[in-house]
Amino acid sequence: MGRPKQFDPDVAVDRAMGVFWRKGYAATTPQDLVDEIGIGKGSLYNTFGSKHALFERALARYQDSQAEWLEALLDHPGSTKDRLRGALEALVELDLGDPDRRGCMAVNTAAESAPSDAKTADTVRKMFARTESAFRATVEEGQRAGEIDGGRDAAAVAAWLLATVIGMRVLAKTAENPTQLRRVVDAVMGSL
Amino acid sequence: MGRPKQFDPDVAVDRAMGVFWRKGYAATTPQDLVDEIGIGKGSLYNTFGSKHALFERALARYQDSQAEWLEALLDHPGSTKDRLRGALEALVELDLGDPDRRGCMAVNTAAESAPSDAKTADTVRKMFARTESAFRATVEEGQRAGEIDGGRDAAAVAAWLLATVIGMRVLAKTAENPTQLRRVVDAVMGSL
DNA sequence: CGTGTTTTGTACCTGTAGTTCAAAAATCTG
DNA sequence: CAGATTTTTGAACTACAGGTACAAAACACG
Repeated sequence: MGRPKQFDPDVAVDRAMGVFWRKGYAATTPQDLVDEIGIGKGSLYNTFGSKHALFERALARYQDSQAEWLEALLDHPGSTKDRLRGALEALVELDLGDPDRRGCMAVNTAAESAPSDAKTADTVRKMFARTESAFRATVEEGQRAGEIDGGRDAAAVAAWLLATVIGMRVLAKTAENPTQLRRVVDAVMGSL
Repeated sequence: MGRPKQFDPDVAVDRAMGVFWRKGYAATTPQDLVDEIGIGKGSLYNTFGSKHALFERALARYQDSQAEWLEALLDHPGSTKDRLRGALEALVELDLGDPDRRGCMAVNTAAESAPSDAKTADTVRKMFARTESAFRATVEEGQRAGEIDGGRDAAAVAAWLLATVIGMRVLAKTAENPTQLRRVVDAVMGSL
């Protein structure tokens, strides 16, 4: 079957994800990628075809890991409000704890590439929709449990939570201390 | 005093702002800029020094125009809630009406450049702070008028409104129809 | 007008982005 | 082990990014 690959493409995608996440798409060079992955340029193009194709795989990988992470948080035991608060607080800690301040790769990609890259925009839209669904399920659960006002439109609340989370993750990229973000969490929970 | 400039630098900054806004910093080339501005490279570098310096001027110009726009909206006559709703709705219309889906330049810049460019991050941070102040003033006014629960922390509500607006402007870059964003506005107003 | 100053357009330069390719190297098949 | 097949290495290539150098052009001033 010919010479076997000397590296694991999945690991390569993972490392590429890290670079794209930190630097953004346009600012990432093939040299950055091969340096980080530890393979030659030939291998990179032989395996992935192009910078853009590798980016798409990296973005898909991000989608899987992050969505599952958030959904797991929302699936914790406890009241729905506690779970929502826990998820928001975990996000804050995650973003502020990152020395590179990468924020959310989906958000970064939406800002940078969505207007000029329809396929990528579609991927990001799906990621947002998935997060929104997770919020909506939690909100509806809270309504059934009587924790959240049943008169509110769960779809609207979910969309609003999504927007809030996206905004927080942008703010995390410039925030100098945690107070601003903690305030947002408090205000959100106070509004539910 | 030598030969006078054949173009207005302020107009040039304005056009440069449009390019950076649409394409982002890294994806914008000097050629893009001279094409859009309609001057030669010599003039561009003679006047502005570097791509990055021009970007900073463009970003500063954006700050002025957008902040004033929003502050004017919030200064309209009417109840505070009406003004807040009006401002949010105007933002939605603005973003969805833009065929290029540029979103907010400050948000885009935060996502793309903040982690790698401290000076730019600082500019964006100031822009966010200014918007947050405008929201805070409006919220406090609403509390004095009895329209908004006086027991709530105005600073927290303002931070939360800021995060929500930022999130909406990101969502606008991928949204296919207005319903998602209109829902966010409804949910926000329903939570005040 | 002649001189000095600033702008302008063009040409040019260096480095790198993004990709391709030839040849060597590693494995499988028989 | 010979040959087929595939991967790796890393040099090579084209185009352009980002910026500089410079001479000609346009103006102000005496």
